[in-house]
Amino acid sequence: MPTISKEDYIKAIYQLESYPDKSVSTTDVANKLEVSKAATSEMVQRLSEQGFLNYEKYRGMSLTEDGKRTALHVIRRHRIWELFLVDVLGLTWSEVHAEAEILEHSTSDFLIERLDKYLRHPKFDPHGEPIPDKYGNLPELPDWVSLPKCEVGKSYRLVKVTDSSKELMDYFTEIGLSLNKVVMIVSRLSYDNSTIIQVGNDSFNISEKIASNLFFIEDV
Amino acid sequence: MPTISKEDYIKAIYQLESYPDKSVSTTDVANKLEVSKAATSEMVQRLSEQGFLNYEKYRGMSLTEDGKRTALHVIRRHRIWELFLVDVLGLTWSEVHAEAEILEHSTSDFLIERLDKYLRHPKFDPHGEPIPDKYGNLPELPDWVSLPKCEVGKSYRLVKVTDSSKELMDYFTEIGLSLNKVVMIVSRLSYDNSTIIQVGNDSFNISEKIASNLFFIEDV
DNA sequence: GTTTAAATTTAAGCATTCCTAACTTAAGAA
DNA sequence: TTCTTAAGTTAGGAATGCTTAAATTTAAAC
Ligand SMILES: [Mn+2]
Ligand SMILES: [Mn+2]
Ligand SMILES: [Mn+2]
Ligand SMILES: [Mn+2]
Repeated sequence: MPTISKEDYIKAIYQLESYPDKSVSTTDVANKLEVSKAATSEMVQRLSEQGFLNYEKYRGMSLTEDGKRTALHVIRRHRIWELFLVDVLGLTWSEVHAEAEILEHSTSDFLIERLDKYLRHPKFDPHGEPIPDKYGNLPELPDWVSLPKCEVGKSYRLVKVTDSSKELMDYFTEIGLSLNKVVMIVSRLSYDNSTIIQVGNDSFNISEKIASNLFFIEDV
Repeated sequence: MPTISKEDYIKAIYQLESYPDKSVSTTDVANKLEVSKAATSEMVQRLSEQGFLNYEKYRGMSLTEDGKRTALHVIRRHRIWELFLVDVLGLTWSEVHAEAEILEHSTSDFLIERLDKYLRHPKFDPHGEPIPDKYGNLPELPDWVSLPKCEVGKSYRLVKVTDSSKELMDYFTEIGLSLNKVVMIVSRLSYDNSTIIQVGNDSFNISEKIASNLFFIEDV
């Protein structure tokens, strides 16, 4: 059984691997977890010895099957807890990530299956992220597009939000964004590639950096 | 903030202190937590330096006010989780202790107050143990008697069960014992101080050791 | 093709938590 | 009161997980 730290490293590497055409570097992991590169380098070597990673010194890393399985196991617990906290306890979507970040390491398989059953085997968490099933299979995913790539003039439905910043989540709530909300792409400023969207009767200019945390599908 | 280990030591010492006329020894703590006496001795010295315990070498220990507050804080989280798991998720009273033993260290004050509110500020956990409120105050306790001290011929109502052994909890369930169940004390064998109780239509001989885990109040 | 800078690893050190083995103290028995 | 032993502490060592500083390697610039 991996420790809490190891689970967090493995999960971080899994998430970094999801970016296409880029192998995962020590620096990437160190930045994501906010630890030193030295600590990361050591941990990566340990995880590699223990069979969670393929790793060649100075060359970057990739998860083994075992590593992927472990990552999906942690992610499953994280997302089930988030959904549970929102749907049952009534926490907001901006409050749950920090709690889940801890609970994901403190939940037995037995308990997580009970939570899963209670929630009727949900497929997505409160931010629209897919929940792996107990075998590690992800549900089929809609073909989402990040906001900076949405076309001006079209309407889109919000299906996923990156949840790592509470501040950002609160901002999204404030401007009326929630999952499945339909918005209109009013325009895009070539000056800074920001996007102006209309939510209900109000319009907002969303910077490219912020916009990259919002994922939509075209509204039919 | 104490670490998980420290919280477990402090909680163990609190619970050992509840036995009257006995000061808490290194051995007591080591046995309870199933670690070596050496590890306990070291930890006790650290906790003493940090103000959680009064401690004189070779002389035993007692919690400071700070230590008691910390212990009650952990116990609150433990018992609220146990009740939540039973009342909301439908786990049995024998399944929850092990889960709570971990969750008690992974729950923010924010979350525990939400759970508490959801449960309508409960006063007792599924084993009849009192839940400290957020200020550390325990509810008023009934004057319970352990089974070996119950008088033959009288009827008693079960109000508290020691929950540390799953095996024992399952046995209690099997013979029909649950909280608030009324039982009749049929007899006591002087040979081994075991007690014969009647639960519904069945009678059972309960050894003194097992009986000391059951607490009753006289049924009026 | 060198040179240089960035990325990465190694080294040295610290804190925590545990272990076994050796030693010390306290307390009861003789 | 001395002896014996149980209880408790210290010593030495290991694993984890983190830090900063010093090497080392790679890759990009010239
Ligand atoms: Mn999350
Ligand atoms: Mn985490
Ligand atoms: Mn318990
Ligand atoms: Mn615990």
